[in-house]
Amino acid sequence: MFTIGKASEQSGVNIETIRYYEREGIVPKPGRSAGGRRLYSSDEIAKLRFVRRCRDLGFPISIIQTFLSLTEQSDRSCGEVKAMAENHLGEITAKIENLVRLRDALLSLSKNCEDGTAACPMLDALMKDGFGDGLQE
Amino acid sequence: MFTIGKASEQSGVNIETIRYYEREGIVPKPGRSAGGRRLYSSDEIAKLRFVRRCRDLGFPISIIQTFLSLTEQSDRSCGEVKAMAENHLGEITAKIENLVRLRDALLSLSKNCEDGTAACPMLDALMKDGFGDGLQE
DNA sequence: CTACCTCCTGTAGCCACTACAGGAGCAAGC
DNA sequence: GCTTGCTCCTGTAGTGGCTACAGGAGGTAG
Repeated sequence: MFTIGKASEQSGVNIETIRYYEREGIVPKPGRSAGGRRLYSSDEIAKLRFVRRCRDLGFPISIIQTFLSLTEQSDRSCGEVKAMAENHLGEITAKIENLVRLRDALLSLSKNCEDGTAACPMLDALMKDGFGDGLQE
Repeated sequence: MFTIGKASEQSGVNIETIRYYEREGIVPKPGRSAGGRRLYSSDEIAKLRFVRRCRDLGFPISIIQTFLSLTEQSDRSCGEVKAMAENHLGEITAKIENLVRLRDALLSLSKNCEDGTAACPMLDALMKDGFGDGLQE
């Protein structure tokens, strides 16, 4: 059994975040030592690592909770997982496309902006009518 | 002069968000009508639109505030603006790269995941040791 | 004069943490 | 046994950038 510091090291989840996950019921409450300290088994640490990996993949906590409950079942409802993963993939792709458009807009704005110019063409363009509407979302 | 609803329409900033910007001191407090309603000039609406455009470009509010104060000055410190824009560009590019790596990781995970399979290989991979560490940030 | 719309203030919620404050457990060295 | 210093505990508040009420008042069209 490991204290929260070791569990944090092994799972890659911040100590404060582990306690947060426990408070929110995202992971089950671990046992305690005589002195009141949390004690984690290897299985519980594996669960924390699982949560971190899903989080690193950009899944929201609500989805991760569903994943966790699916891993508890013997039949792991692969179809459901695949559907959620593909939905998430779509969101990531959309985000990338948005960011690329955003980067291009910003590039074309700042291109005309030379050091030392008194009136900044970028700020001017943002102040004037007719530029850059319809970029968001 | 326009009420907050018209200002919202013309600037593309949500009414609640306009009041929020005012509370936070991001835009100056507008005048009021006899009945206590906010009244916006075209200039104030232009400022709101400027904030929205910067926000659409993904700039954080703190940077937008700097931009706003720079637009107040006659010499618009173009070098400063360019530096902040380029810094922001770097952040956007990093975000895109991260998302692309994330998308690829998710793709390779879900590829093996066929509908109807009992034990989901994606969940398995996330549970096991040795996968997907070092993806985040 | 009534119905309805827009506006007002103030507060709380969202997500996923992060950062304290103020105290207690615990191991190693003297 | 005592000190030092690390890790841990609880509880609360803050982050960013809004968004969503609740409960009431101003203003307008018919």
